[in-house]
Amino acid sequence: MKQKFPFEHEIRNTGLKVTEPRLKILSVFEKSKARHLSAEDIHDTLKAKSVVVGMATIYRALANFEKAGILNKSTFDDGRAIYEINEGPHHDHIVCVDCGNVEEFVDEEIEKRQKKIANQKGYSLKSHSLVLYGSCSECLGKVDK
Amino acid sequence: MKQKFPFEHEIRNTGLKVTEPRLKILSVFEKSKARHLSAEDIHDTLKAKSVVVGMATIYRALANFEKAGILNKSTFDDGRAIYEINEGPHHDHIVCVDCGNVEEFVDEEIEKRQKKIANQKGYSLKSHSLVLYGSCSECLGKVDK
DNA sequence: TTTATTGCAAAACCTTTGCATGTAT
DNA sequence: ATACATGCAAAGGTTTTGCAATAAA
Repeated sequence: MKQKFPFEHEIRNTGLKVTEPRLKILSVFEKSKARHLSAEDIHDTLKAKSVVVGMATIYRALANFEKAGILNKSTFDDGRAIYEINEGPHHDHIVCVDCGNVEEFVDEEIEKRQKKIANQKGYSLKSHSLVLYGSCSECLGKVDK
Repeated sequence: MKQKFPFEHEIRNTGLKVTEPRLKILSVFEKSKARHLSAEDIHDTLKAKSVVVGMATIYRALANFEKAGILNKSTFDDGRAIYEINEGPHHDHIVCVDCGNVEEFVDEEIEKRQKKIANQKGYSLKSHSLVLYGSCSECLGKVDK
């Protein structure tokens, strides 16, 4: 197969087979304006381009990519689950409860204290989830609230 | 109705009617060893005492109690949603990924930095969710891992 | 060829909702 | 009496799974 996609390496390196649906799914992350995408988002985006990939395949691919470290998954309190490409430093999210917009932030001090707390409690820390919920400046400016 | 339960006041104060199912549900929190309970946990605990309350009623009651500030809800990455009595200072959770145990912790520094981050980004912070995931000391001690 | 992947439909979950019945106020 | 709460069963939304067909290695 010709080396058309930069993601081909990454998929192959994980031991997964390089398939059309998998490449299409990753291409959505590459080309999409939004960095944080749900399974549904991916399905809809592809469908808009007349690329039909079954939801089951999308869920399976996302799970595989997460396990392989290509994607990161985050779950929000409203049940939304979003994926993003795993690149750059670790970060957490701040979500607008009005418009649903997602932004990222990094705070080393919070990271440090999390590790400290886990240690104090005798836990081997595997991961964490930190999400801030609030109204973004744009939504705060609107009268109809 | 006789003043058998301390929760009667609380329910009445919220404007909700004081009903048998609601009292039973809150009594589970009062009497249960575990502080963090799912809808299912409550259902099962009551059923074990031959108190049958429909799941729909439990879900509706928990939602009402949360809105009224009697309970707090937390959602974990694995989809579990747990409720706990809203008392004492705000706290976050650390969850054992092996046995599912839930513990609480408080860290003022993290709280402060969250507010700062939200402000910097122009958000009006409404709430946050912080969950640490790891293996607890008890599970770390087991060989079969 | 051999083994993994896909797509579909069915099932599994968890949670919510409509509606008739029952209950607190 | 009146408004609210309950229970059941049905429906929702999201994610998972079994299985035969298909494609990558």
